[in-house]
Amino acid sequence: MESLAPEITAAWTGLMRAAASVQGAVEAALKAEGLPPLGWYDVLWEIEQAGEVRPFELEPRLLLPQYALSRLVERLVRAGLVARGAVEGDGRGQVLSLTGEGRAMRTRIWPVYAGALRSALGERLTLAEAADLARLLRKLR
Amino acid sequence: MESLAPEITAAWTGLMRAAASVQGAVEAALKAEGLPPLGWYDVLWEIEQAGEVRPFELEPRLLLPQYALSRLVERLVRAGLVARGAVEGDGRGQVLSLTGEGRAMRTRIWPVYAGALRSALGERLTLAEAADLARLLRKLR
DNA sequence: AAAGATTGATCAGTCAATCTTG
DNA sequence: CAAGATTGACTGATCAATCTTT
Repeated sequence: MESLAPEITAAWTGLMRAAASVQGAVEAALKAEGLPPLGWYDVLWEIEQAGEVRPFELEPRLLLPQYALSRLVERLVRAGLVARGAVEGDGRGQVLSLTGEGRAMRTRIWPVYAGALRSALGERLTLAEAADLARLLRKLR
Repeated sequence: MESLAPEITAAWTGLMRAAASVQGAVEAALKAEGLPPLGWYDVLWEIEQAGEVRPFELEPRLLLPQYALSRLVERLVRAGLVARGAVEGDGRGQVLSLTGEGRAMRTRIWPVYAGALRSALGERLTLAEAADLARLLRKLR
């Protein structure tokens, strides 16, 4: 049985548990306020930043495969938060933009999201520790 | 718009991306060898450690709700890796144990699992960094 | 054929309701 | 009623196949 340094296994289990715990806390906070899940926020945010975006540009930023983004956008459109438009000069594609409701929802979600991150991270780490953690995590991508 | 220290948001995005990246690498390695997903390994390992276990004892260790464990165990039983037995003195419960196939599968999975962790973590962090990372992550549970 | 995107089928996760025994 | 566990119904994720346009 090939073995692994205990520091490595501790980092591995720590990573899995911390990610589940923090993400769970954020999702729970959103749900408690009757807000949509985290994934929705990410998409709304990216579209708002860009103004108008093509779905394939979002894929690498959100780390989602094409079909997952397609279905996620479908839900956002059905919920009236995102609008799909035609693209001039390329009949295959489409362009995404936020509706007024979409902007309003993004704005409603943010304080809840930020509050949850503050409890889950901000209150448990000093800023120096958070920066250190971010530095170490960046090595794992 | 309440704001969040950039160190905190960097730690948050780092945590989500690192977890997805490392877990994705491990799952991909298992799939490439035709092996079952990570969740199966965790259950097999816990049962092997214990010899015999009651499902409700596994829940807190695996951080799974009752129904999720129930369905996961169902798949493992159907795959012939786990056996369910009756519990004497308590007709409600059951006791789980590994079959020979279950032990063999756990043994087959481990080197692939360990190898993936070595590439994803061991080759990217010194032991001191891994220990430091684990220490910081433990504060987030 | 390749790029952008969607869809059908299937499988896994989730919630509430249920069942059985204590 | 509480504890241990399962189930039905629904939602979400996944893979391969498909469709349309370039």
